[in-house]
Amino acid sequence: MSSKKEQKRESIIKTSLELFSKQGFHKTTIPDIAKKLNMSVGNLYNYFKSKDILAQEAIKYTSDYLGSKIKEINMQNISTKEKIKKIVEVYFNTAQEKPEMIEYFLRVYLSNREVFSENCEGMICVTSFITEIMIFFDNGVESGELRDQDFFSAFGLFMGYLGGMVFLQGEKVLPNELNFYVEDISRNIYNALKK
Amino acid sequence: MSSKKEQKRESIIKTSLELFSKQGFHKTTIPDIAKKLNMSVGNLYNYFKSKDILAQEAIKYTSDYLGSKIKEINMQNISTKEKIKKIVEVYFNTAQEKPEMIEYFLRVYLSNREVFSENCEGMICVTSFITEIMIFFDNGVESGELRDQDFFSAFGLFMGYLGGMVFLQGEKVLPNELNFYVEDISRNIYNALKK
Amino acid sequence: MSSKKEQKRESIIKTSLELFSKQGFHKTTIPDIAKKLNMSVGNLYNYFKSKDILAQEAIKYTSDYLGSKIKEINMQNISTKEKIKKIVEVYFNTAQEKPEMIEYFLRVYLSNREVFSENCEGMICVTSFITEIMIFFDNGVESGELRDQDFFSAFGLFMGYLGGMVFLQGEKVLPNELNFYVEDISRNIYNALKK
Amino acid sequence: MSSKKEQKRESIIKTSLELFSKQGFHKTTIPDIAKKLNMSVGNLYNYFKSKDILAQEAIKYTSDYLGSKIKEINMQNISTKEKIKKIVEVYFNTAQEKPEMIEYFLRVYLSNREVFSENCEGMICVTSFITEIMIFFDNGVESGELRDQDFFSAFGLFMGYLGGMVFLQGEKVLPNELNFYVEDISRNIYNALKK
DNA sequence: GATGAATGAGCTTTCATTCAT
DNA sequence: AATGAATGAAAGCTCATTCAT
Repeated sequence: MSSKKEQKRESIIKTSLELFSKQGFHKTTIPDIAKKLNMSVGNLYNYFKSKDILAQEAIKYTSDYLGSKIKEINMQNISTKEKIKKIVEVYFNTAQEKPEMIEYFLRVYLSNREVFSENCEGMICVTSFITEIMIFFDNGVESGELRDQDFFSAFGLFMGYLGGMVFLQGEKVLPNELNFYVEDISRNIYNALKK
Repeated sequence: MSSKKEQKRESIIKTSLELFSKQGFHKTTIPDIAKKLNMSVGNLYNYFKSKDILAQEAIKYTSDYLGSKIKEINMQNISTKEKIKKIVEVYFNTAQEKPEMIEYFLRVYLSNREVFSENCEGMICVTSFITEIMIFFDNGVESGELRDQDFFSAFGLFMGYLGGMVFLQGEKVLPNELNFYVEDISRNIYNALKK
Repeated sequence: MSSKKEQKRESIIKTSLELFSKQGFHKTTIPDIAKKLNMSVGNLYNYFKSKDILAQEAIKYTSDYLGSKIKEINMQNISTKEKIKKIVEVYFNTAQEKPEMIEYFLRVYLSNREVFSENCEGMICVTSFITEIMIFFDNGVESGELRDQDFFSAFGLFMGYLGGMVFLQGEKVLPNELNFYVEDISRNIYNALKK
Repeated sequence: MSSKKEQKRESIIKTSLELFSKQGFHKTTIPDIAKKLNMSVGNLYNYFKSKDILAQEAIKYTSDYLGSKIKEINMQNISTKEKIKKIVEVYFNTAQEKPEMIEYFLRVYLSNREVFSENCEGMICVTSFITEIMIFFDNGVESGELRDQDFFSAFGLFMGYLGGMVFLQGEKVLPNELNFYVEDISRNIYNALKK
């Protein structure tokens, strides 16, 4: 039911996401994006009125995607330990299959503060993702599986850890594929957070 | 013993580090750096022949600084558990007192791949830091305190976690000062890595 | 009697007049005008085939409006001295109540020569206004109240003076409202032109 | 004694003045100006950091020039009536010999408010000129030759009138050269302002 | 008549780097 | 070693106008 305009909007976001991730925000030009879309520069500006806003929409898109994946896991009737493993898997699978998404988080969103300072203050453009992690954690505490500690201590561990691994892989210093580490990492996280 | 030239070189690196961290690599211009140093642009180019090379020297400088701090800890005769806490403290103290260093790692080095692809492939510009973490980990395993797992699983945890916390602080979403979390975080890391 | 098309044409002219005056010719875009009219850009081009032509129609409209006001005064059976005062009043009232008209004269017509060079050479787009001033002046000479001097010497005085005052007001340097000066100005003009 | 840089600055102002007057502010591009000066665009920006600022410097330059001309007249030991005639002559001569100056006043400064709103609020960029007119007027009142009326009523008359005449000439509607009108105009002004 | 997505040329501005002095 | 004026390519963004529907 999405209009043609809506579809085009999304295709612009996807392409930007890809190019920003691959080449960096500042090295990617609007003409680059327009060219890849077979579209004129001027017309692109009919959809997004600045490069910054385009980047902001892209992070929302990424957050929504990852958030929905974790939501699925949150809704399953399995132990917290198992959920941890599934979240790690989802994260690493995304890193492998849609690398632009995780890369966007790590290399564009986290590192170009100026770009996101206008409309994404305090992580609001990433709420959909954080909320699900929060739910996961609250559920674990409620069911008695996780220690009731400060949320940010737990969040930093979880996301810093996974982000760090993907970064190491990007630098090609990991001797094995990401999936190789799922077991170890899940256990480490569980040990860190368990009661 | 360091010649005048050597001293000037270092002051250029320090200033670049500061400006790149604060304003981002692409938003910092060579004239910016020269101006802050009361130095002409042309002369700056006598010391470093491109902006990229300057950025590369800055990451080495940062790595050396953090590496030496951890080396001090590694040489102390204390338990691995205590070492973890000290490393967390050093990291957070640096983030508070010399924010430009940690920020440089997180926001410049990690996200401007193009800039570091030439002379810093793999993570060679950051070896001095990684080596010390490696030593810390090996010692812990040797002394029987840590589980003998893949180094990168451990490294990703440690550094991703700490980086993530500093990032959260930078976004001003942390309700407390970084030091508030030292206890929790050290415990989480220890629990994750212990035998 | 005016067809629907005729009415729309006029509403387009009025809106353009307003926007060009307020924002300047070059800062006003065709989409701006269309938007204010709840009308599509494409359709606007069905009525006027270029932005320049729109500006030309707007100056004719303004000239006709002011011309008709002065015609009313010319037709009254009063002394030239009184007529001068009435003209000053009309001019200043228009500047206060329909500022877009006087502003259009001063800031759009007088200063974007390129725009009006095609179809408004000389001052033909402004004839209806000039003609009335000419009539006023001729009548005054005929009745013996005014000195018989070169028309342009008189016209420049009259219109330059009034335009200058409105400009000063626009710059907010006038300590009083325009109406405050009517007495002084009318006297000055009369003294300058009288026999 | 002016440095080479100072000389270049002035030559940029002069060329901009000329082009802005001839083609209008918006139709004149920075590359146009640079080209005429045999200079690169980038280098021009080393002298003036925006197009607007360039325009502001140009109006100051113009004001200073005309102000100094009127100052010379103010200092002469002649009647106010004679001064009026000399001011009219200076104005018309400038319009003929350095048309870019008067045109700049009329077509650029008076009509592009946005451009001058930042650093030239309330006519401050034009002070040197206004001040001299003020002195002329005060002297005339003091010596008993002029009626003591509101300064702006007098200023608007004087400058509006002269500007209006130059505008008419620019439109090529004047049947005679500007100088032809000096006698008439001076008399009109004197009659308007005299005691 | 009416729509508005699309075009593309052109604008202002920036900046790494060079080079004559 | 030191200066900083100069270059020029390229960036982000705008907008009058067209045209398929």
